Amino acid sequence: MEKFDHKKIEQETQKFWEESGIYTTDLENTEKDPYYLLFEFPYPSGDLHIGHWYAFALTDIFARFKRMQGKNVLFPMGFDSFGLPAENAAIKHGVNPKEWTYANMERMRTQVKSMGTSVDWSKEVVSSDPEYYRWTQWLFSKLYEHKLAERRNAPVKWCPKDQTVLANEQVTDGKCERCGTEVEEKTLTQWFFTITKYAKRLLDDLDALPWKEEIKDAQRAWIGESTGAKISFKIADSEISIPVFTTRPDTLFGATYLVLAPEHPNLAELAELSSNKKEIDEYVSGVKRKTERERLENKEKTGVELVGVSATNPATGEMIPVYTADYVLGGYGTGAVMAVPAHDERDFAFATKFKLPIIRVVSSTEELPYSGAGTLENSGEFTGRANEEAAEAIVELAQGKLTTNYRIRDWLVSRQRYWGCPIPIVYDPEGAAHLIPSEHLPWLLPDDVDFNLSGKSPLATSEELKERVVNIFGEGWTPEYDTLDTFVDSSWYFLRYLDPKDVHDFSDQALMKKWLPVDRYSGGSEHTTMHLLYARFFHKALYDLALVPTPEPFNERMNRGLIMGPDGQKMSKSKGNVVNPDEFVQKFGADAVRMYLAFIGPYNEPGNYPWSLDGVVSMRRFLERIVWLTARLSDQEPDEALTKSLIQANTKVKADTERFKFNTAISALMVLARDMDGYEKLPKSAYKELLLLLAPFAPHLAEHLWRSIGGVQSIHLESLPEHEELLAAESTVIVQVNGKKRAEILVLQDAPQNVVEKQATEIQSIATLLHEEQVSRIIYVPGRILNFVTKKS
RNA sequence: GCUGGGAUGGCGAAAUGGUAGACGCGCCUGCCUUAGGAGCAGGUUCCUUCGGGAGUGGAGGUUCAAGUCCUCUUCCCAGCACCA
Repeated sequence: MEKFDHKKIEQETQKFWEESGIYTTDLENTEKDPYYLLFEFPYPSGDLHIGHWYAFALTDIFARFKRMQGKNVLFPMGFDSFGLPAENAAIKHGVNPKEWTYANMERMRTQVKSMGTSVDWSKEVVSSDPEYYRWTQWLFSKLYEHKLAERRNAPVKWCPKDQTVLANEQVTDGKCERCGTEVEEKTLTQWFFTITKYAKRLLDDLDALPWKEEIKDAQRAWIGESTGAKISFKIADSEISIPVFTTRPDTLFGATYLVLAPEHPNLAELAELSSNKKEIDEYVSGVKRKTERERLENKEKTGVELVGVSATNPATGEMIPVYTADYVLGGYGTGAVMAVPAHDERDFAFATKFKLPIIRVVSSTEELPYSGAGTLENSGEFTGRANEEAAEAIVELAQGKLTTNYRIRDWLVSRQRYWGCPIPIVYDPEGAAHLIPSEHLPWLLPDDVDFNLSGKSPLATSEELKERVVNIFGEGWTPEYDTLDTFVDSSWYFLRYLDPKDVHDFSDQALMKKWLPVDRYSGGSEHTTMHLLYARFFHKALYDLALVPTPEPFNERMNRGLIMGPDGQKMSKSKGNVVNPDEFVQKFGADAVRMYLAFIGPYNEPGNYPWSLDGVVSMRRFLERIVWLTARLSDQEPDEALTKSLIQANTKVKADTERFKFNTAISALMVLARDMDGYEKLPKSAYKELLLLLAPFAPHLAEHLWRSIGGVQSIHLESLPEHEELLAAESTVIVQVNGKKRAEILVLQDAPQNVVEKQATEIQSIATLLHEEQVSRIIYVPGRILNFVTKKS
């Protein structure tokens, strides 16, 4: 009997695959259907942990499956290789970020190959290569030319630990998504992509995407559409008018004061008109000192009146006081609200504390604040009308405008860090921004920088960069020192896979037409409101510029679960529970590790799975059993029972794999192997079918066994076995009495009901049960269930 | 608070409205010996007077038949959250 020497088998098969180049995809192939399978390209952190296996090796199962179904599969990978860890390693250990990153990638390539993945490495892209980021810069230029990238002063989130600004999406619970530090708010001049211009389309186009509702809902919530009106409040004795956004214009008659966010652009100007400017300034700077979390945690409303400043309620014509308070957010709507304390919880709390008038305008028996519907009162000519119905007319009276507002903020893309794509912008002596002409791209990241955090961009320490700008553009011109958010790099990498070496264009139009959108995209659920949203925006922008052929980048999306540490906690270096797969791969083989990961649960229903060694052992046992079967191969034809087993396994493995339910597909393989175990002389043709079905899951062993029993070409170039659906001659029918199982009988497939009934009533236990009862009804589901109902219903 | 998604053995889980717990782990009993984190056979939801009975978070309902559909409820997870 053959010994299962997994190390030898892995070595030999991996060498065979590499030499024969069977995983290189011919993108121009016209004979087979193209199938683009994508997984999120990893950050080269240096340690390939079990989570990477879960991400890459399991997607690889599907790539192999689709290939054996006759598809021309594109299954590429690359590296999202710009990013903070490289730079932090530089600061901490004094290594060069570039060297650190590229060494990690080299190590990871070897490790990824050791999983037995069928990645086409000829399509690899590396986002920190100048050949790649040249096109990131070029695409930035296109967005800039079309006013989708712009520089402006705005309140932004700042991470004091990473010493950089962050996009809204990269802040969770007031903390930096990357390092967990509480973020601060600053008002700075930064680069933004105007994703808000696409809010509506990003929202509407979700409907047609074949994604799970939970993913779509999370994006919908993030984009956050609300309909209402924009109404302006004139400030007395000035030219200033303050627009507010409200979802309840019907309550305008109850607006008893106006509130501006502390970040409001007109606040300083209005403070000049007030008699308490100093108090206002103190309040505003006090708010700025707080972290976002501190601002939220303080439930008690705070604020300051702009004494001597008042605004006109456009409905009543009455003068109302003006406040600034941090419960109004600078970044949402217009940064100012009309406060209707009778019908809004927050305004009510504020008005109660500051003893401001509360006027009920929507009648109800409920206590204030009341936010429901009702008949208007205290609302002039509108009194007596239903609030919802009168809303539009009130907007008209106030000379306002019906509008839709979105919660999503523009995507802040500048970062005050070194290891990223340089923004292709220079400033003239007057400080105006200019694009760097494309002949100067790639605009290289300088090498002579000081990485140490000072709150300023490290690029500002580069003499070479300054000289470069002066040499090209002239005296007085200065560089942009910020780099791009790495989510910009990852917003288009899947386009580059199609044409990774093109020096004339970012990708190839004909190939994009053929291959887009990506058929199935597998990744982590943490990217639902980050990468997945950014990439959709970016793609839509490029679509509008006629640079890509489809309005959406991805068709199906699968969010996978998480492999936890053996202690059930999320793996992290600080907890010391990170599992390194190498030890298990050494001991049990790559195939066993892959299969165990595939077996623990459905891949497309994100769950958290604690890592367990015992599971890998079980897969090893299963594979051993398959090896042992080779000792019993014969040239016989499969009998009826074995044919039935083959058909059942075939159907189930195909259907389950298609839906990413690898766990049940593997269980079907186990059942088939067990059935085969019962044969002293096992038909070789049947065993070959088992190997073909096993090949996507255990690629090394299946390849080895296939060739050892006479397979000529790689098993991975073979097709999955096909079977005519065989109609079984007999089937098992469950006999129930009043819905409870009492017996089972074997009947001919097309036996008429009366024959089945007769057969059932001849069973002693059934006869006894029915003896004392009156059968009122008999339900027969052919080939499945026979139910005697005795009680009257 | 709002919006989604869940709850099935000791554990991971499986079940087009039709045999609940497939498959696997762990555990139990026995065997084997090269004493191995890798072998073999059998058992393993609970209760039981061994006839059966109960059972998919809880309470109702629809149905010949409910883990699955409906109503209410409890708890867990995720996303959003001072968003006007």
